[in-house]
Parts: sequence; structure tokens; C-alpha cells
Amino acid sequence: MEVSWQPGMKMDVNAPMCPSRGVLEHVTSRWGVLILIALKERSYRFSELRRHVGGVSEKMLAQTLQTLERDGFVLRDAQPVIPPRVDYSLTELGEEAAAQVAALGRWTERRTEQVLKNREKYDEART
Amino acid sequence: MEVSWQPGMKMDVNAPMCPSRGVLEHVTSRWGVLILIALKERSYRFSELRRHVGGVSEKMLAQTLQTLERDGFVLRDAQPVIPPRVDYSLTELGEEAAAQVAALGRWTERRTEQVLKNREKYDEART
DNA sequence: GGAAGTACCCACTTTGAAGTAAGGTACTGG
DNA sequence: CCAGTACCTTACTTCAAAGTGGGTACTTCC
Repeated sequence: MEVSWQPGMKMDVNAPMCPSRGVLEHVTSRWGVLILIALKERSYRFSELRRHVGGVSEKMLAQTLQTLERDGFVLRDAQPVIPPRVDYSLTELGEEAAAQVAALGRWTERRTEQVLKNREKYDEART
Repeated sequence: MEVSWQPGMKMDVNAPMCPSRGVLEHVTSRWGVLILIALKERSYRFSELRRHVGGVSEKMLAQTLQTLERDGFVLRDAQPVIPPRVDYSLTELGEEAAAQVAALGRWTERRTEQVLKNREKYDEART
């Protein structure tokens, strides 16, 4: 149980050393979620995506796109033109991931008002 | 667009000031995801849950359970017995959230091996 | 009688995620 | 000819998340 993960072992997010933990953290990361949701609609250029995903810095956008590309979720198409043009889109695997997080995102938007009410109740109950 | 969020505004995870961002971050937080998935199966006592979710510290478990309770996802039932017995379960809202993240969790477990392969390819392509 | 289980809380420290700022290149529009 | 756009990278800093270790109060087990 406390043994580190080995190839062939069953993937289990409850096991501390399982690599699926890391994958899950990439997908559910602060900017990862929003980027996947954005790219699900359509492909974006870098600064276009930056404008779409409110509040993301250039650094974090570049960094997050890189980890998503490395994991095989995002496809990076850099055309050698001037000014540089780079298009980001989802791979098939990325589409699958994005479908999951987009569902979660929509659910969150629908239920946020309820959550806000719950917090108020919780807070006033202990004052 | 840069205006802070006001009651009645439409929830949009792409807006930097939207409270849905915060809700999403609670649900997708490192331990939040795993706790929701665990409680989806059945209710747990504190230390039972701690043993189930590998690697979580007491502090983080208590803290995460509190934020999930405040948001109205988790129900805390503390029986006034000795030794203390506290049962954690999901509310209806929590069940909805857990359904979403459990789907994501299962998908991740299924696809992690593919991701591992993708990373290898990516890394050897630039050496 | 000492250890271990139960469900925490608190203070302290460490880590790592994220923000800020600047640099670089090659162009285009005013 | 200077500003601005585009797509980053690097260095520095900040701050919140997380880990560590302690304490509590009471009980059962050996």
C-alpha cells in the first residue's frame, strides 16, 4: 500500500504514489480547467485565449499550456510566420478531458448561487 | 467586464471576479476531489476517511471537510459520545458535485497510462 | 499503568503555485 | 521612428496551501 507505483499496477487515485494523482491535478488545476473548457469550444491563438480566460497571466498560460501539451491534451501548431502565429487545440484525449471538466464547469455555474446561500447560513449559524 | 461581481449577474467561470471560480476551486482542490469521490460511495468517519484517502494529513482533511461543509456539499453528524464519533456524508448538492468529479476521477484512472506514454514521447522529442 | 484510538485545534515552517516585471525578436501601423 | 502586437522566457518575489509536531480529553485494551 505504501509501496511506490510500478508499471502494470492498477490506477487508483486513492493511492498516494499513483501517477493518476498527478494527471488529475493537471486537469483540475486552477488554469488547466479553464483552458480545457475554452479549447473545447474552438481552437484559440495564444493571446486570444489569454483574453478569453479572464485573469490569467502570460506566464501561467504558457506554463499550463505546456503541461497540457506534454500530457497529450493540447495540440500546439506554431506557424513560422511573422508575426508569430500559434494555434492551440485539443487532441482526442483532450476532448475527452474537456468534456468532463466542462460538465463540471457548467454544473458549478448553475449551483453557485445555492452554494453562496449555504455559506451565509453556515456563517450566521455560528456567530 | 473588470467590474466586481454583483448579485443577479450571470455566473461565468471566465470572469475573474465571479464567485463560481471559488466554488470550482473548492470542488477541484487537491483533497476536495478525493473526499467527494470517497463520500460518494458511502459515509465515513473521520479517521476512516483519513485511511481511505491515501496521504492526506489530519489538518488538511479537517480543513477540507470544513470548507465542503460550509459550501453545503458535506453533512457533518457529530454524536456526543465517548470516544467522539463524527460521520461525514454528502448532501444532495454534494451528490451532484461528487457525480461530476467521480466521472472525472474514473476517466483519469482509465487514461493515465496513455498520458504517461505521451509524456515520454514529448520528452524524448526534445533531447 | 502505559499505549493506542478518536476527532480534532493551534502554532510554526516549508513548499510550490502564482503574480510581477522585464527582456527578446521581428514585424506593422501611425 | 516610436508604439504596439505577437509569443513567449527568465528572474525575482509573494502568498496561500500544505506539512510537522504539539496538545486535549476521555476510553478501552493489554
